[in-house]
Amino acid sequence: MKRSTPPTRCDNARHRLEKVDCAGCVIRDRLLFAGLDVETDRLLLSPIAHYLMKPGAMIYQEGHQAAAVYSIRSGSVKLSLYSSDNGDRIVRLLGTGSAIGLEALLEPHYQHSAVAIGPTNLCRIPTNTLHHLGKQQPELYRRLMAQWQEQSLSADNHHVHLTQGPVKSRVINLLSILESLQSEQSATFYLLTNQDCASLLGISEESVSRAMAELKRQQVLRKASAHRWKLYV
Amino acid sequence: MKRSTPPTRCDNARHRLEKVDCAGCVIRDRLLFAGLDVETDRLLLSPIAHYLMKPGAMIYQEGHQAAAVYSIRSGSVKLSLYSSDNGDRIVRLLGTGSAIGLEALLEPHYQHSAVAIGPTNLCRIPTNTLHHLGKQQPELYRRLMAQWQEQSLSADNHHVHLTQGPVKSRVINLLSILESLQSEQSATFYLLTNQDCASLLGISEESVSRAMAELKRQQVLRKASAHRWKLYV
DNA sequence: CGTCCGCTTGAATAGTGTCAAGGTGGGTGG
DNA sequence: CCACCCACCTTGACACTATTCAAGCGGACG
Repeated sequence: MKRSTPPTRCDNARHRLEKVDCAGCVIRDRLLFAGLDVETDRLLLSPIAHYLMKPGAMIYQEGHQAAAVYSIRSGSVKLSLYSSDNGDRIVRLLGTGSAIGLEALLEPHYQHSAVAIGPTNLCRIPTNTLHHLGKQQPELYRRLMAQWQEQSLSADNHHVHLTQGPVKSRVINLLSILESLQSEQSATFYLLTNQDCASLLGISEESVSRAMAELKRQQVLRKASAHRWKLYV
Repeated sequence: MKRSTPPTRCDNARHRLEKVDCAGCVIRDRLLFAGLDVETDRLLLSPIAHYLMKPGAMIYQEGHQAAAVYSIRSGSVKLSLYSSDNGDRIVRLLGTGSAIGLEALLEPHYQHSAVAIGPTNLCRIPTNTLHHLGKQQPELYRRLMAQWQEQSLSADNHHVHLTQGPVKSRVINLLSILESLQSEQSATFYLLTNQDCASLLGISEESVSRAMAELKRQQVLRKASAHRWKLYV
């Protein structure tokens, strides 16, 4: 079954900010350029754009031309893979500090679709810029490899905690992952749709709903504000 | 539950071959050094050892000092992650052409345990060698990144096909993955233990046994030789 | 104000997990 | 060389969990 509603188009939900100041970025030490000599590379960095994505906004789409890597300044993102039998299936969740779309450095097309979960703040870095920077500062390659490494490991950990055991514990594990990815505003977080949870956990949508319902009844999961939830261990 | 039998110790089951000739390697174009100027680097490459691992032999262990990357010349390898609640859980399967233990380039300890599934033929490449080579031939970095990229994607695909749907189809998907990883000798392959399959698929060992039994009854899975099996779609 | 999408809930059913009891084969030590 | 042992696999019966199908609800948005 295909997803009935396509995710919001990029253009509708992305908002470009005019002021970009990588050197002064608050979380620079967690991002791709951490520790690199950015000051001397203002010209190179100028093509970097800074976007605010609304929840549900698509960042890039599987199979489309890949000309940029994105670095998440805040918020969280889901990566999904299309398979003919199942439609889109979420394969990874990423948060602040992660770089997404790294395949743009190696291949012509994106291999996942990336969609913002909550409001998400990110930088778009054209691959050209990265290639140039890389020639001047090979340390960048190490950082890129570290990104892949870190993401593989977190994917493995998700696999371990989300794909085994009874539904209820999988759902709790998923919620704590969401909490940790978005841990900026007092541990509140945006939820995925039940459909998305089901796809991640490999279970049915109704089972997710039932598990969530029980967690709410037990007050383990409570609404913190309009779209934000909080977990009480 | 902890695995009761520790995997065979390295020393018992690994056999070092004396003759190493990377330049003449039959599958050089699928391995890490493909296309690199290896001829002029004989000195650098000399520390590369070549091993034959018996089925079940441990290649490296999670948490141990990481001083080398391994490149799989033939055979297949399982990577597992330890978690306190479950003991070892398999998170990835890799075959000919893949490089394992890449984390050695970035971190002091291995993050997985790696165990040979069938007889496995591999090269051990000290990280020093890679770092030196990398300085001279930055193309190597691209290859390394491509390895990570490729492995992430295959991990994602495994996740999609092994963690959803009824047990029987998951088992079949797992078998075809094993088949494709070891596709050298007329599409026959070594099986994982039921325990390992169960851990990969997130189901119980008995369910694996039952599914396998049915596949054998239906002649979808047949024994080809002592330890080798073959799949008849 | 109405429609649509996603969420919730129920009841019946099929699928899995669990527990328990044997079977099998390879490896070890007497 | 044989017998034992241990790990691994198999099978059955049963309880229980999760899926499925179906109906109704609620909020978001035009």
